[in-house]
Amino acid sequence: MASRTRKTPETRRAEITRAAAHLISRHGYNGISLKDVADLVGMSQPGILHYVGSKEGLLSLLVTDIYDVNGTPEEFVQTGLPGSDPTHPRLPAYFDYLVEHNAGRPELTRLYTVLQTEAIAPNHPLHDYFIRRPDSVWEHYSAFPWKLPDGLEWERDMRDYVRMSLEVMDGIQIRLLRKPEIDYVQEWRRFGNLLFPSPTWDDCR
Amino acid sequence: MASRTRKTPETRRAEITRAAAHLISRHGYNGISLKDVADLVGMSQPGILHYVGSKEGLLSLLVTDIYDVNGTPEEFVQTGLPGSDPTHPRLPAYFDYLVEHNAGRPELTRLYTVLQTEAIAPNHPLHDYFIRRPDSVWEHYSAFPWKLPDGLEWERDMRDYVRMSLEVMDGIQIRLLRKPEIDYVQEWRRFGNLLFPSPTWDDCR
DNA sequence: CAACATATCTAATATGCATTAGATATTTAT
DNA sequence: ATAAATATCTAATGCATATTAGATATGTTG
Repeated sequence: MASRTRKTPETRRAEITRAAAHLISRHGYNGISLKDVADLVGMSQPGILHYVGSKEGLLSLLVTDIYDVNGTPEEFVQTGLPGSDPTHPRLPAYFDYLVEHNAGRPELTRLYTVLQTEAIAPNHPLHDYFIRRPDSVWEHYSAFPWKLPDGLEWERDMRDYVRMSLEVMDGIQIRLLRKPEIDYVQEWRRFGNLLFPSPTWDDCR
Repeated sequence: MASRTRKTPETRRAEITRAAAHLISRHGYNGISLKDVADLVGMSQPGILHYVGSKEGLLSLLVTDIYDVNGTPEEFVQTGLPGSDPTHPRLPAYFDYLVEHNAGRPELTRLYTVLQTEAIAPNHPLHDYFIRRPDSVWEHYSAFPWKLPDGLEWERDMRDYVRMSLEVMDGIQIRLLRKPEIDYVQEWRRFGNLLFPSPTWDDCR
């Protein structure tokens, strides 16, 4: 019989989210069972439920993780990186930051990509969350005083840029699912150069 | 008791693939049961199995469907469309054709996008199929005498263009999952113009 | 060291599901 | 109209799973 090891709720929760992220980012929410998570953590199925309440509760844990961790503009304007001046932050610089951020968290990025697709099912626990996402992201971004090239205005002109940039990231991330060894940052830069070309954007990148 | 209606195998198979495509393109393979398909078709679970043999057999049916239908370069060079001259086909014109083709089959396109993501799970029935896909697509394309701008060569220069184009399509298709009403063709054109810009590509689009 | 709180387990329950076996109805050909 | 072929069904099987109930062990605090 396995020796019963008891750990603090914090470490256990961390172990569980870690294991769940690993499994779900590969198999999707529908592709795993609580038993799979339990086995990977090294405890029993009800042991997991003690922490997450239900299978859906497991997802909630992950989402808050994703949400907290995802490189936000708030985070960016505090980095002091080029283009991160809080009074005139620059969108291309932020996107570079975002991509580097996600490239450094491949597991969470995988998870996000997998869940985003799985969640188009109307009965998926995260359906509403992901449906709202593009709009809420736009609103979120809109709160920042981005510096734009002369003649371009946020509300009028930047919806396309933002939407296309996020589409590109999604596309690259799909490719990343199959070939994790490809260089996300480098691939993104190719598109960044197309989307924000010289000389228009030279001062705003 | 339901009146037993008997139809020809052809129509039944068509009904089944149609129902399965509808359901799987929304819920994924792991998200549906044979019962769901059976209910939608209006027959019993074993009735479905009579035709598909097993749940995996259902997928095989769909894949051949996807495969046959997907707008290939072969198809394109027979259309007589601008840029489709079989001795000098043009890549941007083909991509436009491909996107229009897929835009006209939204259900199969959804299906493809959903399955592609779900199939990163190593134990997914379509795992190998989708892992091989990028390479086999490249080889497939390589068999055609594409007309390229001066100075560009297929093997040396076009891998990036092809890969990036397909990444963009994947990205747009993810967005399409959530907002089916957006215009795939129009969104693709924005990227096409960036990827194949004037004046370099003027004669080869 | 005693007692409490709780993390973890084993066992049980109920449900959903893919698949199989065998019966029945419907079509088609003679 | 009868018979063969087969499409379709009902019923049964067995497995995986989420969840619950109740027992037990472990850490912590006084």
